[in-house]
Amino acid sequence: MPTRAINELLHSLSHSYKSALRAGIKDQQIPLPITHIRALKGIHRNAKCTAQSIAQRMQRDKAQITRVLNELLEEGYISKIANPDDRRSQLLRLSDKGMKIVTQLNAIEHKANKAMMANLSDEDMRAFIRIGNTMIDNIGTDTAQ
Amino acid sequence: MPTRAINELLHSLSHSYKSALRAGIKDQQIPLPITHIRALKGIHRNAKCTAQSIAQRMQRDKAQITRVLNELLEEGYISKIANPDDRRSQLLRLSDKGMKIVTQLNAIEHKANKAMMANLSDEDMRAFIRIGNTMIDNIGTDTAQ
DNA sequence: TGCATATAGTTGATAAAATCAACCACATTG
DNA sequence: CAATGTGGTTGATTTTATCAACTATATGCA
Repeated sequence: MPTRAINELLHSLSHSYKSALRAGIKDQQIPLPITHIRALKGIHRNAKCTAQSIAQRMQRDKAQITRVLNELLEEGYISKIANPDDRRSQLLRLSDKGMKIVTQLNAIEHKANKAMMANLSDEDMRAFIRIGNTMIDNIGTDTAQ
Repeated sequence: MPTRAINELLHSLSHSYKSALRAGIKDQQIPLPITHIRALKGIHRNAKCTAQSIAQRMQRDKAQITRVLNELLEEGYISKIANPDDRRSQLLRLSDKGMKIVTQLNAIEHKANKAMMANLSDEDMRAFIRIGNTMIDNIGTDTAQ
């Protein structure tokens, strides 16, 4: 069982994938750094998304997230609305402009995913996802932020 | 076929793995940042390793690599020796101190790998590696270390 | 109720990592 | 030899992330 290969694999895999996305993002002319993009995606996914939940999901310092969100806000990609359930926090929403980016991103991802999955069966893909998730759980000991 | 999950999976996976390594590195008291460590590993792997080749392999700016190497040099982890084939460049070598770190790193990786693979069958592992490698080939854009 | 403690978010200071442009020394080509 | 390319270094700067301190609100409990 090639235990040595696993780390190489993970590193190459995530690196290659990121490169592919970056390339797509570049030639789609999306003028945002990766962290911002991930934040947009996070906001899109979660209807009830707050700065805190983004920070957790991205496992980044919340101060950093505040700054990222403020930049997104200034440039009109998102808006903050009062959270009816908790007056300390605000819910994050995509603007049309933000939504447009997310749509583009989905297309880029979809394309990268498809490329990556070329000549792999559904069965293989499912296996890969299952095994990968198991691995994540195994390491599990998350140092939440 | 859950094409949506794949990107998240890759991201989480590499993030978790990195966290685990970082944790190992921390409690082994290895006093070096990740980039330096990756450079050491690169030097170890390549007998004929130069600053340039490290920069390419790690896809980082060569100025940054120069700085990393100089720090490693100052602290005695590596040495630079004249390159007989090209007097502009120098070959990089691990010192005993550097070699010791690499040995420790291998142990940490090995441990992280084992943790990650707990309760996965050999068959699953092999499948994962096979599928992952296929994916890398599919994207193909480059090789990372 | 009111106090203690926790949580969401922000800000300022700072560190760490990366990039760019300019440069030197040597290499390669013709 | 000149012209141009490449490996490496340096200084200035930008980007990204972290920590600590703080405000405002929330929550749990005596």
